[in-house]
Amino acid sequence: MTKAQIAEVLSEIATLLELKDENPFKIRAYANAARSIETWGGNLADLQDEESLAKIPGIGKAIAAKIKELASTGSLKYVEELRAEFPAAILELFSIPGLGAKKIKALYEQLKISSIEQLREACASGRVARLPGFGETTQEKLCQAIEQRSKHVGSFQFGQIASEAEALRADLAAQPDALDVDLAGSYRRRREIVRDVDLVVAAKKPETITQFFIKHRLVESLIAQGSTKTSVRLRSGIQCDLRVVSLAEYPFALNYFTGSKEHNIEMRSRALQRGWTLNEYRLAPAPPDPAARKKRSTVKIPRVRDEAGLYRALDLDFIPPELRENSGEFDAAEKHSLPRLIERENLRGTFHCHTVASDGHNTLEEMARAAQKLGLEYLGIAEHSRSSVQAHGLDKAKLRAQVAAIRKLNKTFNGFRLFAGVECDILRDGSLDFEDDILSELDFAVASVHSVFNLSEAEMTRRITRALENPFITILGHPTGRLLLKRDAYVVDVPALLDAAAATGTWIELNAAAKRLDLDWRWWPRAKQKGVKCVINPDAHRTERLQDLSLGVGIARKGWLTKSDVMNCLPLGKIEAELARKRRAHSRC
DNA sequence: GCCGTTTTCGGCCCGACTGTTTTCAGTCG
Repeated sequence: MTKAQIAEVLSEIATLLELKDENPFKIRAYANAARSIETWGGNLADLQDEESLAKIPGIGKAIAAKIKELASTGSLKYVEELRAEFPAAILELFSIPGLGAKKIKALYEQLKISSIEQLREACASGRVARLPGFGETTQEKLCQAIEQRSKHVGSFQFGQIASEAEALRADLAAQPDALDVDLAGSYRRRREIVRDVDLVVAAKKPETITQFFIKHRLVESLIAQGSTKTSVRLRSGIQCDLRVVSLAEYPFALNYFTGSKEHNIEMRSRALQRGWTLNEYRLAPAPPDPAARKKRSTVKIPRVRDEAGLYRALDLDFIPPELRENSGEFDAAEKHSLPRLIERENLRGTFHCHTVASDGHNTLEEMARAAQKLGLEYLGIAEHSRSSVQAHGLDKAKLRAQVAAIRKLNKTFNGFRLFAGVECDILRDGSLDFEDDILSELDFAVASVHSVFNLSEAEMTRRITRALENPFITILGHPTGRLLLKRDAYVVDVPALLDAAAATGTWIELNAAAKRLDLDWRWWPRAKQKGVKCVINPDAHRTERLQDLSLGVGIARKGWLTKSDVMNCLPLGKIEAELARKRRAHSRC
């Protein structure tokens, strides 16, 4: 049993105790212990020794004994007994926004509701509104929440399924019969939300590839199987389509299945202009059009060996998949003015990461080590500020202590640097959670909205622009606050934010966390036009999540950004100068 | 259930918001 699994059991105990209306402090003790175990640096063997266990903060005698039982036997009598008191599906009700333990308990005890489906039925029949403490509005909101949920069934965040998709690609590529393999579809275009995974394989013997595919460990069930197309459901729940074609057909199939649909329509129309038809297998001479007055001028069909060759045939530069949304890429490709898009290797460092000091799971040292391992030259630490109590926001004293720790640690590095910052809450009125005196002691500051999301557009815009006027704010964090498939962005005038960022020299974050990818790629061409600089930050709460930088790079590419548009492509020496310059330039205002 | 102590009990994070109430409970971040 891993540390994470043990932590999960402790969290489940906390939830079940909540349902039992237990002492809130006891509940919190289990929740704290779960977090404590997860962030604890020791190894699993020590978890079987109660004495060393109790030395971990947040873990006393009682919980130590339970962890020991879990670690040594793999199960825990206490949690089994708690689980037996409720139907298993009841825990899924916690995923409905607006429902907490108290309401779930009332629904269960008074209406015998213990699943989302039962809740939907009870709302539809009006029984929920008649319950004490509930009402028509609550019932209506629950209905909407359930509907919203079902609307998203079948949609996935890119980051949720990326490792599964890449594993499949790699395993197929390793097959001796596979001549070429790639992921296509919205995944290849790096859309933030994908509904399926498309794989295109070139092979001489399609049946061996198909057989390997349907027996793959990540495949949960078979949906359909034919000679060139096979559909399965993967373990994550997403549908995955495999298409096997010949080597000659491969570039056409890859292009066709990458899309977008709008991009494909333009491709086919360009082919028609040249007297050809384009489909997923080939370019062919267009059949004569009886309606056309004069015969189309036909040009000899060039030989196409790869995707770049297909674009060349249509007098276009190669269009990177991320740009294939028919939003200006054809014009640029024709005029040879497509940008040279940013690549992951261009990133030299990053900002906005958390450690155990607030709600992160790793120490400063661990985060620094992980960043160096990824080849980064610098890492900015930005813990939550005091108002974000739920995220263990730091007060002034704790922040100053962390700054001191960072300065000390920096002396031990060679060619690497930690930057001391903060993720400072933007309060309701646009004032900041920290005064200038402490902000001025830091290397940088991220300003973010974490509360009061329902202001009017004008109020929210004013609130954020006011924060950007502070010269010590370097970066606007996750500018629209959206959580993909979960929470919409708050209403805010993004162009006005871009103007404010341009005027104050504030960098706009492209938050690379899988659930955010905020600011959205659709805004970046406009930001670039206004001269606003981007900074790609993982908002990592644990070392592994530094990897999310590549998700951010995908979105930056989709937003037509180059390495000169992204501040953290600057090497250490230059970024230090830029951080200092931002403050100097605007302190004079 | 944990922790610290003026040490074996008493305190433990809190403000905003919403909807259901008619002064507050529940949820969220």
